Amino acid sequence: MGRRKVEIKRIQDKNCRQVAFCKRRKGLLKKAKEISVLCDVDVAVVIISNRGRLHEFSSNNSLTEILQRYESHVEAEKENSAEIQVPEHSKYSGFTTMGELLQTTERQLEETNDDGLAVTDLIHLENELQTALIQVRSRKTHLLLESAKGLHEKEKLLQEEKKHLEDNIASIKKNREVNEMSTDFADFPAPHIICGQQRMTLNFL
Amino acid sequence: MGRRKVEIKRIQDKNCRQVAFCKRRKGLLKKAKEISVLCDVDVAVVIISNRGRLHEFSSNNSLTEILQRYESHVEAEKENSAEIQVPEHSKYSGFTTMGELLQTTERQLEETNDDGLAVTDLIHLENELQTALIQVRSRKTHLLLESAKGLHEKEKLLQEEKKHLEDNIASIKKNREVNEMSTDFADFPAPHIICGQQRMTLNFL
DNA sequence: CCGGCTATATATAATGT
DNA sequence: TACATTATATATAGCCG
Repeated sequence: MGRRKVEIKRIQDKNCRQVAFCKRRKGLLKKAKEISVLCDVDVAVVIISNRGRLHEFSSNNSLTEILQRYESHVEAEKENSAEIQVPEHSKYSGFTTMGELLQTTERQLEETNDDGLAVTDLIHLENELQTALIQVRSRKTHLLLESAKGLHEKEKLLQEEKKHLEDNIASIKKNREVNEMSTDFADFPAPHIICGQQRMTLNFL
Repeated sequence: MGRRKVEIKRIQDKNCRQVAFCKRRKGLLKKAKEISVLCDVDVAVVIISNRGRLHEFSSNNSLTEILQRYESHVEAEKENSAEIQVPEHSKYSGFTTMGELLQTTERQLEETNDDGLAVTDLIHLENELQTALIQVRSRKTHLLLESAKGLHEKEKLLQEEKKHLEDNIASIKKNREVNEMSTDFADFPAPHIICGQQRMTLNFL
């Protein structure tokens, strides 16, 4: 898909790998969005780079919900094939990363051994962390509030709809009562009125 | 990407949508596999078709593990494992967690610190601030998720209630229709037709 | 409904800035 | 370093059997 064909195996050059990751990540997330819209399906994509950074897409905005549905699927299949699941996830699962971290740390210490550059860099690092924390928190809050807002609106709509349906039932029942009491149908409720009421109800769709 | 450009919106024709789903699903899973191999990252893709069928890809064999890592990213339940995204441009963006980053920071400070404790104290303060932030965020996230969950349940309940009311209306209408037909009012402006239309309309509720 | 075909739209590897 | 461009590889929409 580029100037030349590339084999599908780990890209050796670190820089190329990172660039490819950025491009393909963008592409993958775009495709996920497209299929979710075009085909009206729920899609969740989670990407965790080897440096531990998270990227995600989910078609509705609650990835958790999709994952719960996934879990229920898995549970259902588990019942068929009674496999014993060994909990892979332990507090030691990040051991390799820790090793890398120590290596990186040592390297940085060697490089900045003589002057006070390390401290300056680390203070800068602190600032970046703070900013990142604020940004991430803000964004998540925003998303959750949006979601909650949407649900509140939905609830309100449904409440109104319910009320109209109840009114509808009440009036129908009342009309029927009147009908049954009269021997001639002279005062049969004009059907167009009922129609009107129901159209009103339909406005809430 | 085909004979003609297609807008990214729900495909109306059911058959076309299903065909597109099959093709694009295959493509999406292939791309997920490619990026995971080429760029050496963990990728999880979950697709749930609107017919409830599940399709998935995960780079390592345990999607559950990736999802757990995702959970730990999002929920940040444990203070020490709170994983926060670091800005892409940072030269320190090689660390898995904010906690690890801060640990590293502290270690580097200790090992390079010849002149006073001010910076160390400040870093410690940063740490405390961050711990507080993480705790508050975690609790807020929890509360919001709880709230959203409750609203979802409320919505479901209302939907069911609505359905009952609709059924109620339908049966009332039907009964009245039967009554009217048995009373032999041939010249009355055929109410049953109107009723029929109304039932039809109500199906869309 | 499925799988293959082909023209075309997209994605992206390499390159340029 | 990152972003824009370009040439090419891929993905896929509409068809056909």
